[in-house]
Amino acid sequence: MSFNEAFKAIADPTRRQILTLLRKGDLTAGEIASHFEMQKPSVSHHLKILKQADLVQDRRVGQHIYYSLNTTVFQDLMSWFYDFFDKGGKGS
Amino acid sequence: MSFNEAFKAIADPTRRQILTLLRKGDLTAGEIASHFEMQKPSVSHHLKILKQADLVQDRRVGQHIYYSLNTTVFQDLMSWFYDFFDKGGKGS
DNA sequence: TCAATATTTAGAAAATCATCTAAATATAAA
DNA sequence: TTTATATTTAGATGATTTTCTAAATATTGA
Repeated sequence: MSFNEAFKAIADPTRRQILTLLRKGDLTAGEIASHFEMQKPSVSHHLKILKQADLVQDRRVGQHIYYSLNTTVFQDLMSWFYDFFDKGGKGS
Repeated sequence: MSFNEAFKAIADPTRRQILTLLRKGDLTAGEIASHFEMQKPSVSHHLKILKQADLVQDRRVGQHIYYSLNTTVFQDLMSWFYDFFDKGGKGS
């Protein structure tokens, strides 16, 4: 169930860019929003979708909310791709 | 441009299932459609999106049109994921 | 407590998407 | 050439998605 959510989450270019930004280190919602033309509530919406897909985690530090990557789901998605090069298939 | 198209293409569960079916070997549009509840034109639509994303190829053999995987784009998508584990790498 | 800052939630509008039925196209077989 | 089969295209409809503005919530510091 979260597998499909994750695939949908990474289908959006803005959300992929957010994930890419977070590779360099954790960022607050405001710092993330500052990289985009769109309004903050729109970015907040994208962050919510990434969070629901378990691709990011958030933690509050005072007024700020920091976002960080959660790479465990990336592993799951990657193994789906792997199977296309493993000719023997899942069951062999 | 095709990179984003490919990510959008795999975001749909029906299309991922089509790709999974094609791992075992090439199939005609009709054979693919027979695996789903939805009508043939709907499956044809999904095949078109997979084709536009370069994830599959098609060739006509008489009345039938055979679909097959094109794994080169899978490689591109996979390397996007790889970069999340390679801290020094490049993003999108 | 009050004002400022950071962020999210609510609700709406426009765009995109998945699916359907009906019709069109392409090939094969009679 | 006519009929049957395989598949796609066209157009419509309902659902989902992206984005916006306005309002709400949470926290800090005066």
